[in-house]
Amino acid sequence: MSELNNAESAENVTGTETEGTVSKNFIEKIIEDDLASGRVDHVVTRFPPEPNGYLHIGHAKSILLNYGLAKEYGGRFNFRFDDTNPTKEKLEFVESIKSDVKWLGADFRDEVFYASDYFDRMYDCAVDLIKKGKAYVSDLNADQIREYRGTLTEPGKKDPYSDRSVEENLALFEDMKAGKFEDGSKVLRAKIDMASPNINMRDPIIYRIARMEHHNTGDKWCIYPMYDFAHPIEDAIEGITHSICTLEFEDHRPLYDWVVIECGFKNTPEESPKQIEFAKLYLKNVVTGKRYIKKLVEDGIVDGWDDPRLVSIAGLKRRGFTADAIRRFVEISGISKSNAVADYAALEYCAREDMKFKSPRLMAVLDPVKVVIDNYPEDNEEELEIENNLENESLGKRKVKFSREIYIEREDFMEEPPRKYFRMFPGNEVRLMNAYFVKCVSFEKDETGKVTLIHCTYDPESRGGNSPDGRKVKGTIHWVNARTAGHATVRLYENLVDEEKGVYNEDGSLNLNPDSLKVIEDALVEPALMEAKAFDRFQFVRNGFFCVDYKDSVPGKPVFNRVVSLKSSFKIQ
RNA sequence: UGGGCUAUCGCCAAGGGGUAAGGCACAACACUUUGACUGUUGCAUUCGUUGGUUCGAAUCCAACUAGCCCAGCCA
Repeated sequence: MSELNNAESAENVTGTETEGTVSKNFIEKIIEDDLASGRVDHVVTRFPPEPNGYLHIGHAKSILLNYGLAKEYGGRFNFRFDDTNPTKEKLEFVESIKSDVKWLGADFRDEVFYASDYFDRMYDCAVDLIKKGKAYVSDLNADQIREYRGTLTEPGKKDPYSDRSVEENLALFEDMKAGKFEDGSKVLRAKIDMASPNINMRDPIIYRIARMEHHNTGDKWCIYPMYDFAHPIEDAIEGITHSICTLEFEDHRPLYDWVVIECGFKNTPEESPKQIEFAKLYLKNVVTGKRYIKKLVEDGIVDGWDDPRLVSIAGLKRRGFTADAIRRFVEISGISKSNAVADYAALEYCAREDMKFKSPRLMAVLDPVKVVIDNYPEDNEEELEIENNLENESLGKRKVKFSREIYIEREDFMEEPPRKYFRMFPGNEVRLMNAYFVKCVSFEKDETGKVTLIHCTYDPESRGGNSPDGRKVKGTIHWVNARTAGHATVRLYENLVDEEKGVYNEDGSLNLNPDSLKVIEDALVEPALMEAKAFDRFQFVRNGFFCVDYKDSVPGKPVFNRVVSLKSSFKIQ
């Protein structure tokens, strides 16, 4: 089967990269203006995740945006862990994030930056701030800090410790670093403006005490910088020109600029790394909340963080989505500042587009019912040569055995067909794909009324699927040879949550769809499929695109995950 | 109620004074050895609302309305 999938590397089979003319997004315009005005002469972007969880489709947007921009403008893309809070971070996450970013195709030259590598520089910056009288050590506790901060509508109050002398602050901060104070007993605050209408500017905390083993720096530090202080420094150190983040950081931009300038990296905001905010990518009726997914995993409702129903990068990958499909999806979703909720259908569209030419099209019967071709010689067996993908010759051909007994899809037969049903029913002639015309002559049912066997006759003249007398047949159905078919597990997915009623119940719990996973233990597949390897992708004709599960497949019993079904305009009248 | 941001088709999203791009979804027809793909066609007299400026406004001005974000020693 590896041969079948080889052609996956035959890129651009159609020779037309149909990217279309996509208009520039607002960030591209900012960058081009900056380049044109000479504010910058090169571009450096970054993706700075905190290693506190797994990446999901929303992160893919940020990764691909930042990487794409760097690539588009011949610049540089830095992959950096924003690991300034060891209480939430784990090595496990840095590993999974690394592999996800790599898989998505954002090339970071195997060079990983860590905010924690800059802790010494950050400490020095804080000391400088103290020396300039722009930072002070406060003994207020968390509750008091909140109280003094004021509210959205009332200004904050002056911190009683804000007038300590530079010398005292210097000594105190050094003692904080030396571990002389308990966690939470003191903080370092930037002295800005307790009355600012922007709460972020009301003497923000820039260092806190937290005795925690850090995955990178171990127990070297017991004080850690806060995001608002650390991030601009990280960007400035790396020479980031455009610091792209999400909308909720808009209010932090003045503080970002303040830190860059007060710490002496630049003289004006114009010269500083420019923080630009864009809207996150949300998918309709999809669960991304960490605590919800954690509970689903704990409750055994999903099979870990890479369950194929999840939109974690690992889940999408396991389901069978390609990085190209995800890239395309992010691309067509666009970049803007308005909160957007994309349709899952758009992701599905991208998956189909990506696989339709690249994947071999084979036959698999998910819900089999046996068919006997009465007039086909009992012991005869013949070999049909079938094109693997009619729209991509480079995928080659395969040989498929045909004999007297076959299986077809149960839903492709009806005893009493409704109008416009042109599959198999008594007296109707249909085409067995790539094989013969067959006509149903009779069928058998068990006591429950379930069809157990269908009798057909075939037209020996119609080998390959065409009749020499030019007679047409309206229906073409897929089949599998009873003698040679392999047994496989097939998993069909639906949305994890109920699409009609929305994601959450009134009590805040998830409104789960009980049918989100359907496991077919005994699907019958063409023998070629039995040799499929992990992550091989196929179109099962008329059933959709499937990908070999890398975890649960075993030799002799592959597991196929349905990535996406085929579109269908067929409705029973 | 202070500050910040956003509002163009069911969903994304261009357009920034000259008379509404594109994609997804949807619908119809054609083609079809996948009810798929492909092709053709149809899908906003209207741009959150109301006024104003102008020969002309989605674009400029004013007022309003709605939604999102901010009061972690999280990021």
